[in-house]
Amino acid sequence: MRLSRYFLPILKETPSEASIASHRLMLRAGMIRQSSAGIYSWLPMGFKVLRQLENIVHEEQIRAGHNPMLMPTVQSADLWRESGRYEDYGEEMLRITDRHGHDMLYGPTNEELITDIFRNSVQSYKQLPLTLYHIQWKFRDERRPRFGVMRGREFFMKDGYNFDIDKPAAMHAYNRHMVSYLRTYERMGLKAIPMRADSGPIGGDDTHEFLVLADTGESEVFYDSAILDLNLGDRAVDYDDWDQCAAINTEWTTPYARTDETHDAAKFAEVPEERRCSSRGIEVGQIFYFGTKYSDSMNAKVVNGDGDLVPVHMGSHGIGVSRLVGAIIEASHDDKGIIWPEAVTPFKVGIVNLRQGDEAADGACEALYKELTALGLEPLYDDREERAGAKFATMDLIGLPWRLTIGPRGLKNGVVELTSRKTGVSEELVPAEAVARLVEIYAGV
RNA sequence: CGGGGCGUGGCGCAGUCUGGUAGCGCACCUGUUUUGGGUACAGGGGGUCGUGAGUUCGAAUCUCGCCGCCCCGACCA
Repeated sequence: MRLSRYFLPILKETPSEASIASHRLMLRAGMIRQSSAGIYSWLPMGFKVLRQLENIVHEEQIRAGHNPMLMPTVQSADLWRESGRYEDYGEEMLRITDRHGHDMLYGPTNEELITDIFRNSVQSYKQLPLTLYHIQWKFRDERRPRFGVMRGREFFMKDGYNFDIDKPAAMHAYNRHMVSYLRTYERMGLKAIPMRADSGPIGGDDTHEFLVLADTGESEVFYDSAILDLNLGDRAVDYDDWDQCAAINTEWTTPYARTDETHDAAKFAEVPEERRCSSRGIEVGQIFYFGTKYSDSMNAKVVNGDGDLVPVHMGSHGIGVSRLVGAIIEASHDDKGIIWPEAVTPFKVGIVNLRQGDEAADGACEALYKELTALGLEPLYDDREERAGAKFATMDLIGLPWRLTIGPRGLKNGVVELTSRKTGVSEELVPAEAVARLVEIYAGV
């Protein structure tokens, strides 16, 4: 993409409404614009990141054997009356009346809808296990939206639901989600720690939240630093292997890690003192097992092997995709701007032409732009008639992990400069070497 | 929802107390200049001052209502 043709309305000054880093930087980098309180438009670069996160979530869900689908944003109140949550959910639910006077709502979650779909189409244990999910916009009418996309009213979220014949099978679904979520966050370049949590309004027994450590997190968290060393890496996972999934679940849930809601000071004291950590965390996902709560109230039953009609065991699982954009920035930025992890960056490399209009510089930039594009390395070429300083400041702000700097001075010696946004370290390379380095860097992403 | 604050060109703000018909910086346009970390100079375009009513010869400014947004708290993915 050529910056001269890209809609990237960057702001030199900080808009007064933004108080935390991710919100400030998303506005300044031209990723989002506020539409009303807690509701945002996603401009091209923000949208690109959002889509990439969505893709990673899809890939990992499908890898775990789950079924993608899409449910509507607007739901009928009738289903919610059936589960009893129409009254329970309270003011956070945006209620709408259609022209016929029917009570509708903008969905904050989809347990009722999915259970209705399930019960109408599944009658036998032979159709289980089943996990359905979708990635869709949700709405919760927060009393006080804040922190940009981290706590908006409208948000983009993956939510999934598993249906199993009994508790052991449902617990395997739980473990499977634990593993697939760990993988998902790892791929995004994030360290997300599963922590024992409260079940909140969704209800249920077993639940873990996934938290990204960041100073601006909304929750206080306590953990054994040993958990930071755990890594899924590229180990082979068989999602149908109950024992393996259970073992990984145990591996990650054994070290102490809890939010302030479930914190147990006595248990925490058993952790060796030098490994006892507390900080702030941003919740980016949660998994639940809630048994037959919805299948009982909504009559979602199947026939088991003995011919008995039994309620299915369910769980639900969520990843806050739009919130993740903010969380990643909170976890990865400096005073100049964003620092994107390679896996989620909107463009893989920025090309800075230091002397627009100079024949040698223009030619070298064009050639590299075309070559990188052909290799799928998605460059963003700053071809504006701007001074070097302005181009550097823009690149630093939008946070592309690598920058190719090209100007007459270097070209005289046949070199261009490749700079890491994260470390600031530059190396001078001939263009072909620079391309080879980028290919190598992105090969593993 | 309790407490506090703010709405003035795209953005950041001054002007409001003490009414006289709108200003600064950035951004934008034109020209010259400059060119490896947000160049400099000159010229230029753009605002019914959130909204409605009232007071007044005259309202960004005073009064009342309404709307919107932000911050702290309680709450929440």
